[in-house]
Amino acid sequence: MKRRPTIMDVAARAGVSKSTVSLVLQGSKQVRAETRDLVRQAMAELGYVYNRAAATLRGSSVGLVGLVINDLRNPFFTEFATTLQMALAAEGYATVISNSDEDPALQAKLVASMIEHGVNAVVISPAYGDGPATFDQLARAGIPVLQVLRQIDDRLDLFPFSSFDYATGSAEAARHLIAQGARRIAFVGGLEGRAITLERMSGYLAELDRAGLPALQVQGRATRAFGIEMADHLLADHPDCDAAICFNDLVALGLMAGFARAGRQPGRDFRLVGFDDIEECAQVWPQLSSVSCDIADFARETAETLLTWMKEGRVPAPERRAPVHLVARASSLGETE
Amino acid sequence: MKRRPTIMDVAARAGVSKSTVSLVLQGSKQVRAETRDLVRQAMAELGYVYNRAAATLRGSSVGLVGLVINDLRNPFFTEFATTLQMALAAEGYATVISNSDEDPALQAKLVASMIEHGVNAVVISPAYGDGPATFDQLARAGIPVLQVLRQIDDRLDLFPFSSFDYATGSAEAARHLIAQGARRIAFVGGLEGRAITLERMSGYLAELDRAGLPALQVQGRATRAFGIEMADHLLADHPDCDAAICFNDLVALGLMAGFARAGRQPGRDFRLVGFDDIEECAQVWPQLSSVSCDIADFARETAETLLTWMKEGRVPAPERRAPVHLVARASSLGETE
DNA sequence: CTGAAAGCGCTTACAG
DNA sequence: CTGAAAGCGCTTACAG
Repeated sequence: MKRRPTIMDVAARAGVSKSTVSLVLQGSKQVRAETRDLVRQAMAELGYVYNRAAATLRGSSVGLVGLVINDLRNPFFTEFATTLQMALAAEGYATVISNSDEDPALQAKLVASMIEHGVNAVVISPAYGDGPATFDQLARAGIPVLQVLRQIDDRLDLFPFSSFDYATGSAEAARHLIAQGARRIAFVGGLEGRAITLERMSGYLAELDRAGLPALQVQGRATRAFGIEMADHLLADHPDCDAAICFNDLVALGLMAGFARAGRQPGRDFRLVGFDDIEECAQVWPQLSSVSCDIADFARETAETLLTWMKEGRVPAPERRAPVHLVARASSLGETE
Repeated sequence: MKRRPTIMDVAARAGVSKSTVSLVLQGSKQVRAETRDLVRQAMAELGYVYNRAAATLRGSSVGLVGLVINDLRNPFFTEFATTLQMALAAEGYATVISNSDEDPALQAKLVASMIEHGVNAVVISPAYGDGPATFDQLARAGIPVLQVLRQIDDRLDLFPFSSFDYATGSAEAARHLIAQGARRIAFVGGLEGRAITLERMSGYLAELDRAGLPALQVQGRATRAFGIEMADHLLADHPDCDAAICFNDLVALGLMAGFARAGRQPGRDFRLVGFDDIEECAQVWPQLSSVSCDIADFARETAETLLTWMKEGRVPAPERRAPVHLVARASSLGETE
């Protein structure tokens, strides 16, 4: 664990001044190719490691983007995080991924730590219930911050928001189920009163209203476990229920498991649509219909928006909605095979 | 985006010297409580943000741990990453999570970036096929490095390895299936020739040999998609196959989906055991038996081992194997409710 | 194209 | 308990 070599050591070895070494590090073209190679070789020989802390201190950018996710275990968010990280890596930015686990206090700490580390920007899918602790810190830091997938803070000029056009998606799902002959369609999952639940439900409510059908809302956590529970609930208390749109795919997959246990099969006895279209939808049987939110694409667009903001100072529009579309599969079509 | 206040500004405002401010920052108890509060208040008023780059440069630890995961989309690894991050956060360390996506070149870049950022330690579940590019960098950096779940580099003195006792797990699974009456047991998934595949298979091979039963190996990627494919393959080419141990739960879940499509149900027509015991095993129907590798626990132990190494300089044993145990559920027990 | 010098914001002995 | 001073390893004008 001896002292790491510095640019001074490299300079001495290569027989140049430390400025020259620094210029080589910056990839400056004012340095002659031979000199550059000489310096590079000296670095290799010494096992030189660039000290970013020193560079940062002197004023250069850290090349770091912070990503804060409310639930990294959910495959939808995992896909977002990994795709975003790869897109930013392609442009030379390192991404620090972190999981707030729906805990606003932990989230505030994570953000504080990121700011101390000098991240150049933050992308956050926030936990609920924080109050302003997290966002006030971000505002003070004066760096680009993108609010994605959940809008918690109203200052959209400071924290532009982007998400999917969920309302249109659930309307499409509802029309599809009605067209398939469903008459008693439930909406299952999503915590009460939250903006995202309201959005994902709004298209459903509007379409049922238009068709003169009664709505049936069963709200709760967005997990497989909740879906499993609700299968029993629907079977026992709403035997006439013949279809469901779920808040997300995890709930729908749970519902499927619960139904299977009771001997009912989506597609044959029941029509089911999820939300997000995670990879697993096409990998279960029967395959699960879902409102596709192309999260990888969304992550790439988020990366692009952020890079433009960071590098050219162009602030994004306060709100953006990515299109969604229904992917109808066996679970809602009634053809099992 | 004006200049951030520094400890000099805080010192001026609080009417003390900058050393005093620094001592407050360190939580030193040589500063009088009143002085400390004065300084704290000045910080709050100015919106002071600690500049870690400066502190790091001067020699203090960054308080950063790098985590490199070969496939962050796999829920087994996601669980590991999030649990480790939370365990380290509890001790004041920030964790940067990154996904190498099984790409050794990307992995080498991620590690380089982490080292430049001055991480205090690295935990890595490595991608295959790197050669020494990644580990040589880590060796030069001279920081604690833990190799987990996959052993790629042989220098266990430099990169202590910890994983699960897979061999015992698959032996237990095989004995269980034999006891349940299975006579033609396949091992499905896991890429050929890889250490982890061999380990997970070894107990199975030994037990089948002991019982005088023939082995049936079907190797391939550790994904749901592969499991789905292999369901058709087993049904068509090995109709006598009455049970399977899968390389991991994803393969087993894929196999279940493939069997369901063909009208066969694990537990009734077929006995199935997965590996890892991810949360989903208890949330599908029929519930999936699995060799439980308590990954959250493993993550917490990893955090502890690493903290001891970082803080007390105690190098861990070159190899550690966490115990595993079979969780028998409906998919191998033959009781479908 | 290259060298000498200042300074980024902290921490750390060292005096007082 | 507090203050003055040096220095961490870079980058950035500025001369040459």
